[in-house]
Amino acid sequence: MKPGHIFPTEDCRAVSEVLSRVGDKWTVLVVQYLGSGPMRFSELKRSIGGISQKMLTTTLRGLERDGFVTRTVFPTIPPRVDYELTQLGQELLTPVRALGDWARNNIIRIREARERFDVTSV
Amino acid sequence: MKPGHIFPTEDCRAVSEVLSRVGDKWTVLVVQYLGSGPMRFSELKRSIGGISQKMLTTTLRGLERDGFVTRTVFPTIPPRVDYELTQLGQELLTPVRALGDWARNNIIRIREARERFDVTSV
DNA sequence: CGGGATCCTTGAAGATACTG
DNA sequence: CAGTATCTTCAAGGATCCCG
Repeated sequence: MKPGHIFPTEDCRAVSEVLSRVGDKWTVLVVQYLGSGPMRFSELKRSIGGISQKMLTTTLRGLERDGFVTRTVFPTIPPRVDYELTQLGQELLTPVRALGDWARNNIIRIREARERFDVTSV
Repeated sequence: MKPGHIFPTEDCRAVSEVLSRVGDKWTVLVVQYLGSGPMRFSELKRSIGGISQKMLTTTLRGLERDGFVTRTVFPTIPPRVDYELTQLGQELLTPVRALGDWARNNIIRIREARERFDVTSV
């Protein structure tokens, strides 16, 4: 891969597509929670905390569409729906966790840089 | 790290902070381009293509604030400004590239899943 | 050339209410 | 319980003009 010509437009779109899913507000959180096993809707909602049911639904639909999670409906009363990572979803977890680890390890440096910047530019 | 209790709220915020920067529309692209060496404003703009100067400015300011790039002004006429990755920026490149590689390697599986989903749910 | 300032459009996200 | 439907808000992003 020669410098100055990273990835033209084909791979570029691919990265953008994945990134626009991964980069949204809740996806990573949901994937991380599902990383430890299947969970039902309300369980996810309670675990995540600040999320509205609409956003959780939307996020899960997106993940399902992209093949990252499966949705299993139990036709009981009251209804019950389980969400579980697919193989693809599990594999996604690897680079996502790498980024998450990096974030945790470097957040202090970022915050310091931010403080410096904000002070200087006043 | 015990399952069901991934990362409470402290690390969670850290990840969110980094992710909200990494996850925005242009940041990753800019970082990737700067990965092959310093570039000036107009050079970045031309390379990236679809970006407006406002968004490039905004993105670069954000990256500068977080300590990922440095901004060097040459007081010439016409003015010239170079942007370059800092050490922190270079380190960020590692997990970002991992995610980018994963995206390129799996985009087909995602697109297939998407087609299946869209067909089925009609 | 490298922006700053402004206006405008859109879509993401939240709140609320209702349903099988 | 697990959604769907609707309305509203708000900020990201784009277009345009101007300036040192």
